[in-house]
Amino acid sequence: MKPYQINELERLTGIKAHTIRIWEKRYGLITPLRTSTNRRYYSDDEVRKLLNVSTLLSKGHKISKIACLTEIEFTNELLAENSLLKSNNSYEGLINDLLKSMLNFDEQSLESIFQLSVTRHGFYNTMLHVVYPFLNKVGMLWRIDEAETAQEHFATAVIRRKLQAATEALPKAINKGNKFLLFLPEGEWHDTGLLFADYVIRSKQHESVYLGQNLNQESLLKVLQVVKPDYLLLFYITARPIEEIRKQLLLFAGHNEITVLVTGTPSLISNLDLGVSNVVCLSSVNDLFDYL
Amino acid sequence: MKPYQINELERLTGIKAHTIRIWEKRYGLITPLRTSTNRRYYSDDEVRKLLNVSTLLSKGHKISKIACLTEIEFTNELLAENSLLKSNNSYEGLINDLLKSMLNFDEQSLESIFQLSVTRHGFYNTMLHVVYPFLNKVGMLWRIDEAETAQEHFATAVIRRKLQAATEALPKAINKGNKFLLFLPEGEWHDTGLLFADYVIRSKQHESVYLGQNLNQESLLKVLQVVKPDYLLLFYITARPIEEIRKQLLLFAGHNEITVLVTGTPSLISNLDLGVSNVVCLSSVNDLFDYL
DNA sequence: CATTTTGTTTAATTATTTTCAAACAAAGTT
DNA sequence: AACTTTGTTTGAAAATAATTAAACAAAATG
Repeated sequence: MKPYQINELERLTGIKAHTIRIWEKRYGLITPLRTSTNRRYYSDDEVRKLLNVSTLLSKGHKISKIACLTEIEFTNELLAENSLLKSNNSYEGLINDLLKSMLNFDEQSLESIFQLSVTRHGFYNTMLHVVYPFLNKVGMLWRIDEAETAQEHFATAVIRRKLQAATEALPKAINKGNKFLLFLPEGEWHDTGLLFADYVIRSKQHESVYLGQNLNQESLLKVLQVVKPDYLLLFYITARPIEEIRKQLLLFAGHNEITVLVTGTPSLISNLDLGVSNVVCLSSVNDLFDYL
Repeated sequence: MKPYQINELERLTGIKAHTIRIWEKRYGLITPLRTSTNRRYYSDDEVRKLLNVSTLLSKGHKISKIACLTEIEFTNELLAENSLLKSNNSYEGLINDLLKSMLNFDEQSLESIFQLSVTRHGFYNTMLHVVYPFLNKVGMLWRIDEAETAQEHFATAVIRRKLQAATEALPKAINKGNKFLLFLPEGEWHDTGLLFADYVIRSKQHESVYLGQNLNQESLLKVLQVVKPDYLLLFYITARPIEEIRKQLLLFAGHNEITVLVTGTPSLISNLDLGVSNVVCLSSVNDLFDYL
């Protein structure tokens, strides 16, 4: 893996460069290697670690306490906060089975578990209560270095195929519902959730224009002049300044007759306080389902 | 659109920074705006322009001649080289219909044209002779500033859905063929072609492990220890030093019993001369089809 | 074979980023 | 109220990246 400079680390984690430095000095939290000319460089491991520190911070832990934890205690706190333990009844087994199949790149097994879940709980519940928690867990495993990027790619590819096939199989809308425009802003690459939203919207007989990942602002604004949707739906997952999000949402909301539905990482979207009536923060896809 | 510095422009186009400067000085080919402190910054328009210059160069045009062309002549040369005019018989009409639908974000129309083509020419021929040229044409329209990123996103999303639904509908392989590992290396984001390759491979009853876009080298190497495929299939589309590609391919090919199938931009993969027997360059998906 | 075209190399100047230490300020704790 | 924790600000030195001009060298052209 290519090494990151401190500024890239800031971009990836959303933690300011001088804060990263002072943590290093005061607590020795993350002690990066140096180039021959004394510049810090960080590996994937350190990105992971810092992301995890950031998570614990956002959950109310103090940096001084975090710094005192051993590696094992640290991981435990993290798992506790993300409540992977939250053994939500009958789904937990399926999720763990999916994990095992993923780690072995076993597509047949992955598919049959998925199929089993669909017959048992239906497609919607499978996505919401099995696949979603599964993907979260995969992300968490990556964060504690127990899973590879490739394994996540493999699993999401299968899931996406299922999702798109299911969407394709839906009866075509008879042009009665509202028109939704779905996209992820620049820098956002994980569109599996958005594909599920697309499925949900279409299943409720609404019209959907799906634009996918990493769409820049200017391009979107031009689209709005052509498409005239009733709703925008977008996610903010990746770390970035809240102010940037606020500005962008207000810009989108400025178009008459549009309602902006936004969801994503709670710390990014929960305390926006836009003071505008046509921006609605949803906390999950289930909220979207209810909203429709 | 955010402005690019000269180094980012180098990364995006594969043309060295000092070459970009000297072209500016000698021919005034691209005259970027400057910051208040005299640094060059480039917009999307200039990225496009430089990509196009690069294309003409690779087709044997001289930089001095290119510099003399008017904007219109320039576009004409470009279109001629990319032989969009190559009106390959009965497909041309369908392609243009798709374009029209895309520009209007008209999914219903896009779908019915696709369906028409499938019934007329079959799924495989539709992908190969309609969708592929269509996507090329879209890329070209973006290059000459006649299409938006969003329109391409919209069209590819529909096509990907069709592709994945078709793949999903294939009868499951009975574990008899070879095992393929499909992925795009770091920095490669356009996996529609790879999805089609996935479809082709599965349709020929081979086994496929699909890992998708932007997979880093280390991660892939770890996968190889678990998955043990007979074949690797990967694309290089985005500009990068040939030497980097060569090194990476040799690394992949170094694993015993593996055949590496590689395709992508002709200028990147045609003159690799690896001197290894287990790396095969394919010039198109049709080559893959024949190969299987 | 001389000339032109073209990209690379060199060297000096300026701008930006990283580094470190120390002071500062807001908030929570004792 | 004094102290602790925590992140930000300030300022100066070092490293990196961008700027220009001029010289260089390989390949194509005449």
